[in-house]
Amino acid sequence: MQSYAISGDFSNAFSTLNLMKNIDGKPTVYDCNALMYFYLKSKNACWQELVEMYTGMKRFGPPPVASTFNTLLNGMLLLGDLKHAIFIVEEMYRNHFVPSFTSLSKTLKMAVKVGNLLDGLVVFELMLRYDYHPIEPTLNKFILMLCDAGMVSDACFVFSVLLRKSYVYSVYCYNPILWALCKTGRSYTALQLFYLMKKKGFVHNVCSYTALIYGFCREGLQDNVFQWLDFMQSNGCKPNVITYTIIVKFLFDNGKFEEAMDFISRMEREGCNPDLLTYNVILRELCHRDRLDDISELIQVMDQKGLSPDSYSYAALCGGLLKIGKVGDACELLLDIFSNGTVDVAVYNIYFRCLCQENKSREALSQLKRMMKVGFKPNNVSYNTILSGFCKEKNINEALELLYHFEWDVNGPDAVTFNAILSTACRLGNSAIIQRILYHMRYEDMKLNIFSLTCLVRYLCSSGNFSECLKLVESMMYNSPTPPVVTLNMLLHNLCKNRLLGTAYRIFQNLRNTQCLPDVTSYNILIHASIREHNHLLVGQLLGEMKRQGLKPDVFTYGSLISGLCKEGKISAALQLWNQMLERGLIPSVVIFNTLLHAIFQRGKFWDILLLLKAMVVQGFQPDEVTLGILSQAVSNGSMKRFPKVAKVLDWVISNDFQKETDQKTIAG
DNA sequence: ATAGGGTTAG
Repeated sequence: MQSYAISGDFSNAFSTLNLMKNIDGKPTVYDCNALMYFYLKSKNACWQELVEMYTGMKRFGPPPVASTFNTLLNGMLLLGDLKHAIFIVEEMYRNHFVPSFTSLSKTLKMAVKVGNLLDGLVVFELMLRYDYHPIEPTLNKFILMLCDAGMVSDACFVFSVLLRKSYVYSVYCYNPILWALCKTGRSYTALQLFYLMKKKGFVHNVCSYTALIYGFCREGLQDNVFQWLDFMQSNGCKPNVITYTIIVKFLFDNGKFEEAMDFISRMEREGCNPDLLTYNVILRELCHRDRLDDISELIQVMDQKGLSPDSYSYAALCGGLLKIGKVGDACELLLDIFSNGTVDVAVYNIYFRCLCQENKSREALSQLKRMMKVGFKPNNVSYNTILSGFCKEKNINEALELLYHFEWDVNGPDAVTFNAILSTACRLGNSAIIQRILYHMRYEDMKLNIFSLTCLVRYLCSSGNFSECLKLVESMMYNSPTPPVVTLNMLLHNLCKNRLLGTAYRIFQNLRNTQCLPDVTSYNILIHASIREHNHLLVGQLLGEMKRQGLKPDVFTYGSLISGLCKEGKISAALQLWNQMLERGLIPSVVIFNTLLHAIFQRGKFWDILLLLKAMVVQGFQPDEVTLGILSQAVSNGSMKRFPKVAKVLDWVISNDFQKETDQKTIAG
C-alpha cells in the first residue's frame, strides 16, 4: 500500500488498504493515515482523493483522529490548496480537535502569499478561536495588503484585536493603516491612532509622521502641515526627501510657487537631496507655468546628478503641455519619446488624449488597435480616454458601442466610463441613453457618485423636471454621497431662473440639517434672485446669515446689490457700495462699472460720471466694448453739449488713448 | 519591512 501510495497511485493503494479488511481489526486509522501521508509525499497528490477518503472515514470508519487531521492539513498546505486547508481546520473545530499554531500560522502565511485576503481574514478568525496570533512578518504583510486593497476597516479590525491582546510589536504594523487613513481623507482618525500608539509607548518613525503630512496636504490643512513638520523635528524625527516632496507638491498645487522653490532650497541645505520623484513634481509645475527655459535647465541639472527621466517625467511634461493647451507641442514631444525607447501606458494615454483633443478620436482608436496587435496593454484610462473622445465629438452611439466592445480587464468598465457617457447623454438630452446607462449601472451594482449625480441634476434642471431633481438632491443631502456645493448651486440657480425662489430658499434652509455647507456662490444666487423679485427683506436676511457663517460678500454679491440699487435709481447708495468694495480690497469688475455708468447717464448725474471715470483711470481700469458703447452714445445723442469739458474727457476715453501715464494724470486732474 | 511623482468622468 505504501509503495503504491508513494508512487502516486491512489486507487491501487486504496484497494490494497481494503484488502486488509481480511485481517481482524484492520485497517486501523493509522493505516489510513499512512496511506494519505505517503500519497502526499508522491508530489502528484490530488485533493479530491484525500477529501473523499476523509469523508469515507467519517461515514464508515475508522474515525479520523488528531494525526489524520494534521496529516491532511499539512498535506493541503503542501499542495498549496488554501480552500481545503481551511476546510480541514473547520472540520477539526467541528470535531473538537485543536489545530497546531504552526499549521494555522502557515495557512495564514499562504493566504497572504497568494494575496487571498478574504480567506486570510477567515484564517485570522480561526486563529482567534484558539487564541493564536499571527507572527510579526505575516501580520505586517497582511495588514499592508488589506490596506493596499482598500480594505481599511478589515485592517483596523485585525489590528485592534491584536492591539488589545498586546500582540502588536512595531510601527511597521500600523504605518500602513496611518497611510491608508490619510490617503482616504481621514487624517483626523489617523491622528487619533497616532496618539493612541504614542500613549502605548511606540516610537513613531519618519514614515509615520510623513503619513500625517500627506493627509494634511491632501485635505488642504496648510497650518497643520507646517505645525506637524515642526512637531516631528522637535520629537527628534528628521523629515526626508519623501516628506519634503509631498510638501513641495502641495505648495505647487496650491499656487505657492515661490514657497515651494524655497522649500527645495531648504531641503538641499539640510543635506536632503531631491530625487527623481521630486524633480518630476517640479517638471510638471514648470510645464503648467509654460516655463520651458527652466525645464531644459532642470533637465541638465538632473543629468549632472545622474538622474535620467522616466515615464513619469515624460507624462509630467506631456501632460503639462496638454493641460496648457499646447497639444501640438505635446504630440511632437510624444512622438519623439516613442521613437527613442519604451514608456508605460500612462504616457500612451496622454497621446490618445492629445489625438482626442484634436477631434481625432477615430484615429486614437485605430492607433490603439494597431498597438494592441504588437503587445500594448491598454488600461481603463486608455479606453475611457478614447470613449470620452467620441463623447466629446457627440458620437454617443459609437461611444456606447465601445463600451460593449472594448476588451475591459477583469473589473470591467468603471464609474468614469459610465459617467462619461451619462454626462454626454445628459448634455444632449438623450433620455433613452440616460435610462440605458442607469439600468446598466444598477445591473453592475455601481452606485451613482457625485459626478453622475451632478450630470443628472443638470439634465433634470434643463428639462424643467424640478420635482424629480428635488427628489434626487434631497436624497443626496441626507444620504451619501453628500452633494458637492457646486451641484447644489446648480439646482438653486436653475430654480431661481425659473422663478422658484421660494423652493430654492426652502432647500437652502434645509441644508442646516445636513453635511453640505452653502458657500458664497449659494448666497449670491439667492441674493440675486431676491433683488430681482424686489424681496428686500430676504436680501437683508441672507446678508445677515452670510455674515454669521463667516462668509464675506465678494465681487458678485456687490455686483447684484449695486445693480439692484441702480435699477431703483438709488445712485448714491450704489456709489457708496462701490466705495465699500474698494475699501475692502475687492476689485470691481468692468460689468459693475458699466452698470453704474449706464445708470448715471440715464439719470443725468454728470458729476458722478466724472467721479467714476476718475476711479477708472486711477485704478488702471480697462473699459470694454460696453463701456465705450455707453460713452459713445452719450456723446452722440448730444446730451453732453452743455458740458463740453466732460464731453472732451469722454472723447479721450473713447479714443482709448489714456493708457499713458501722463494722460492718466491729466484726465484724473 | 512601511511612505512621495504622471494619464480618464461633473
